[in-house]
Amino acid sequence: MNETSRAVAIEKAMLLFWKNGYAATTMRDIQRCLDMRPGSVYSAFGGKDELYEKSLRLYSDMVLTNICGNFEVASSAIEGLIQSVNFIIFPNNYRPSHICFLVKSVTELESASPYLTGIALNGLEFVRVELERQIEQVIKEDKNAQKQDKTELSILVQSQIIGLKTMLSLGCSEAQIGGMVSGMIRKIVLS
Amino acid sequence: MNETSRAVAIEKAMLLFWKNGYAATTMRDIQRCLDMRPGSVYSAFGGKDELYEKSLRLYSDMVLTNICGNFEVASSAIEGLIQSVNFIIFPNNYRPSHICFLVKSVTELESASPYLTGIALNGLEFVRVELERQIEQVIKEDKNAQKQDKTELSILVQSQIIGLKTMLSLGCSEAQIGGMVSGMIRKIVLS
DNA sequence: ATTAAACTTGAACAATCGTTCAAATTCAAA
DNA sequence: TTTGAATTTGAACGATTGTTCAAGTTTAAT
Repeated sequence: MNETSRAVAIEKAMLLFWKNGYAATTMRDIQRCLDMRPGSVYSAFGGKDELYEKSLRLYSDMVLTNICGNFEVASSAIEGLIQSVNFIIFPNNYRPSHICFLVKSVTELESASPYLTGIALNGLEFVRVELERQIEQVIKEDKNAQKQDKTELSILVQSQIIGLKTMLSLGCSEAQIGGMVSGMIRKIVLS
Repeated sequence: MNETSRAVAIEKAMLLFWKNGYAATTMRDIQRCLDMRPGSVYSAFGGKDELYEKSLRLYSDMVLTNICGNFEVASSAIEGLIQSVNFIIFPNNYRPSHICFLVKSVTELESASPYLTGIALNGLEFVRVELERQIEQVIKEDKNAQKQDKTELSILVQSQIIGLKTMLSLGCSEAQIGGMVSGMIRKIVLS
């Protein structure tokens, strides 16, 4: 197993965990999905927990890379922030659930696995810090910006993102939610 | 098993499902928690799915009863709405997770059990409709109210509630989140 | 062609899963 | 006290869980 097929395999496992959750995904599901025999999976990735951890890290890296990249090329800070939020809510690649894999992991595992929960929390905190950085830029650029604490603003934005993504799973249409994003961000960050 | 001890048993099961999730809660966990033998559980409540369904319905009824009750006794509509939201975010009774049981159920089961997911979605829609009703009252009373569609406003409020509750599980302090509730509601509903 | 290291295979393991049901027990009416 | 129905019990079922490991296969250097 070379390096690229290894990366592909971890991504497949990640999508499976993301779709079904930790407990409902069996090692046999993984084996079938990766077309690998039990022993190979264990020798390549370790057990279920280790593979889940690798899945969490892959997902975290992907999200963070994308929202940092989008912000840099925007015409203004507020537009960059809105673009970042839109990317988080509507990632262009295939996704098995509207709900963020990190949030889903914390939700499922907070009482069962402090270790895996910690890794997911870590990824979410990195995202929040990046949002705070982008909000700071908006405040510097825009005279109309809120005078509220920027950490609080970043929490408000992140929680609204998590909430709206959840609403998509609750049956709201993508069009409806998409139409609300820009206004909602401006309402929170600008006065 | 009389009627009240039956209600107590369902509540115990609900708290266990809420804490551990559907897949990670075994019927043996339930049996130990209720101090009942396997056969008794099955004859009284049916199988795992039926018991989970009863748990969802109990939770839905409890939430809805409380937010309707709180609104009626408030001094104004906006205060009643804020009180309702505060109750959802900080219910006074014991709770095994900050994350709403209905949301947690949808998150875990949306790809595994359309039936149970549907029941959870139903409960959440009832809550949203009640929030919309309360927002409608605010708009009637308050001249400063937003002219935005009240269904959209209710989605925004509900998604913010879900988000803030999730943030509590992500490590934000109750004091910090609690301090943001009133401002956030006014920001959404009032101009 | 030989060899040793590296990888892959899949049958098998003990543990646990949701669920059943005949037997034991409890209960209430006569 | 007797009787028949209702409830409770817990051993047991087949299926499935995460994981292991001896045996088989592939790989690459000599």
